[in-house]
Amino acid sequence: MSKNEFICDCNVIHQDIVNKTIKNMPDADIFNKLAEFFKILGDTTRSKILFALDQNEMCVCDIANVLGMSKSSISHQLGTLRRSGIVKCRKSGKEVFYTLDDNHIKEVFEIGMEHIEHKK
Amino acid sequence: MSKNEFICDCNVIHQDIVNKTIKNMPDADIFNKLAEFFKILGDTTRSKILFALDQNEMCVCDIANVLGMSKSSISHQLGTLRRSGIVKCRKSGKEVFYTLDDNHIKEVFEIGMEHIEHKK
DNA sequence: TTGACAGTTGAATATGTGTTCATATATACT
DNA sequence: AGTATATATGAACACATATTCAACTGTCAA
Repeated sequence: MSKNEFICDCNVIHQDIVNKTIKNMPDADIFNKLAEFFKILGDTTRSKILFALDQNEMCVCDIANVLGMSKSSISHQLGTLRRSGIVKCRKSGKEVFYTLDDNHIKEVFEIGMEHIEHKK
Repeated sequence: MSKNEFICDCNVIHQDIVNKTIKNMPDADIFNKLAEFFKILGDTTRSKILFALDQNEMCVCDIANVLGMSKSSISHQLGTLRRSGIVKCRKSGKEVFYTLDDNHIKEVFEIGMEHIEHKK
């Protein structure tokens, strides 16, 4: 009676590969954080914001104008990006200027672009 | 009367930067595809599947056992990954073996890991 | 051909999430 | 002080989506 019967609703086909793969899998915590990171990038509005911020430091109003969206929705998304440690901000008078706070963003975007090109 | 009044509910603060950034923004289509790609990676189950497939070609049952999940949920996710051109499959008898169909996956994962490490 | 098993798929449900709206806060200006 | 503006934020709504369940297809073996 295999231990796997309690875990999943099917028989193990290739027990050796399964065991080896299980052993190599990182902790669940790693996958949660990894998925969380990509989920942040997986939204059209946020990816536009990041692309824009990669070019210039900008305030909320600027970004809203570039994307043609409301200040409120942009501010919500910037909050999400800030809490994820992907952007940071500095206050200057009434305005709040946002910049990228992760030097991997451009890299990730480039690979994403390559994927798109490849699948075209 | 700026054109932007019709697009967004706020005044333009830095018109020059806004215009320059708008000019440099890729088409909406690009952002849709880019976000779609990252959205696929932005799920714990799918990222686990991809990590596992990066090590071995595996059938649905194998993957279900590695992740400790039902065949059905894995099959649904594999369908999503297949339709996105991220995995491909080959049939052999009753079994269907899946492999990665995008050589950028490992790269993207590594950058994601760096992000996690950096923010720790 | 009948039964067992690998895999797929559609419907249903539960949960997550993006935008809007209304409101609050903070700063600058008169 | 009072007003206007920039931004933030909570609640609500609409929509997307991950998993489960049940039913189905296709393949192998007896």
